[in-house]
Amino acid sequence: MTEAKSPRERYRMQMRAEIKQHAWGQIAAAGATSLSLNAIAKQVGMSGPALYRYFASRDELITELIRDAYRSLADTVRAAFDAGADVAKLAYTVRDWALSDPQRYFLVYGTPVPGYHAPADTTAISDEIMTVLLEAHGRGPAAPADEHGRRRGALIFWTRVHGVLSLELAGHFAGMGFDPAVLFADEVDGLSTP
Amino acid sequence: MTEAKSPRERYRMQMRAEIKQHAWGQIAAAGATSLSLNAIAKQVGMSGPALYRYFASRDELITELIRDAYRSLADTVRAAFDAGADVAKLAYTVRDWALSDPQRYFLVYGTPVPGYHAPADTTAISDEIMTVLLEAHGRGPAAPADEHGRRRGALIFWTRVHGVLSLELAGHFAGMGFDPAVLFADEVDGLSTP
DNA sequence: TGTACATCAGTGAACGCGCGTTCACTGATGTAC
DNA sequence: TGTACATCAGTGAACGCGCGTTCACTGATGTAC
Repeated sequence: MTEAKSPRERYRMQMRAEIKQHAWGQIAAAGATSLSLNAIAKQVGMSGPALYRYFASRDELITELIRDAYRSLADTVRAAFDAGADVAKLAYTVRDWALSDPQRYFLVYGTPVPGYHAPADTTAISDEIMTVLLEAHGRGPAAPADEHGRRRGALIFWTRVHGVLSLELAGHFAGMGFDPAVLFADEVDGLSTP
Repeated sequence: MTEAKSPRERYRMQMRAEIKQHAWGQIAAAGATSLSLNAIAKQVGMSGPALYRYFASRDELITELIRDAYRSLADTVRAAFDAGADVAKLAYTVRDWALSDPQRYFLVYGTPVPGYHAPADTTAISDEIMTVLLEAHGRGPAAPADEHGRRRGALIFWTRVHGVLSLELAGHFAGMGFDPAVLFADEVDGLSTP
């Protein structure tokens, strides 16, 4: 139940969303490091300084994008699990999410910027994702009985999915003469019985 | 057998090496995207334009760093294999190489820059690495007899090692209360019998 | 061994650019009586 | 319903900065006779 918003506040949120949308467009086109406030302003149709009505700084905007990316993945994975997805199906869910916007995936799981530390709430969302993975590894016939086994399963799931996925998204399989989807399927098949 | 070099040429190569060394220092400190020619020049003790005696542009310098990184990894892996390393030992070799300079690892296997395409010779070095992995998967008691099986083994080796390694280097295991080295060992143990 | 010339490393000034961010201000929209 | 005031979105000018890169030039080092 969202509370009633004044027209001004509604407009404000709409504007923030539009700015973010163009930010994502720029990230998709040239990566997160070359994201420019002035360029976004031009796309939105405002002058540069006007953006400061909506975001305190470039860093705050990027941090919010990272938060949204985590949020989106967590919600996607949670929804799939709640709909009954097993471990393999979850892997494909993550893959679809990543393929739909590779640079968003890399914003979260890509090259870290030395010195940058994610705010506490994003690590909380990251924990949410881990929780779903843990629950998924406690379900089904081959599920380990002990907590330790489930935890190991969830971690291995995570690292294997990330490994094959990030290499694919980064183009490292290009020209090697096989379908990345098949390799992914191979790897996912081994997940239920590691 | 390296051919004789004139003093000038020797000095030139020495200077190029020194420039690269400072470039790596900057990359380690702040990532590859914030690498600045002028800043390097200052560290080397020259004016900015002087660098253009040694590298035609910033892009050429970065491309050469990428080439060197690939070269270094390929040589390291090849040396380990020639010294008799099995698949598990190769995994640890890659890990040591990555840990010794995480940003160098990410320069090669990290977030891709949209639109950037690696020159042909770096993909050739990448093939060298793959070749060593293939040979390693043709050796030992558990080695698959057929080419297809070896190829799959080598690919899975690559994606799994990269998966656990890149998440560790990016700090995604921080605060999760376990030793990344143990998780790596877990994953490596499963490699010989996938 | 000495001289004349070519090669090349490095400098300082300059260009043009885009960046993030601040500031004082205008004008429209909402609120209170 | 109308008026007085407060709130807030957006503008344009400006600041300071660092970037990659070019250019004409100086001075040292190497080469040829």
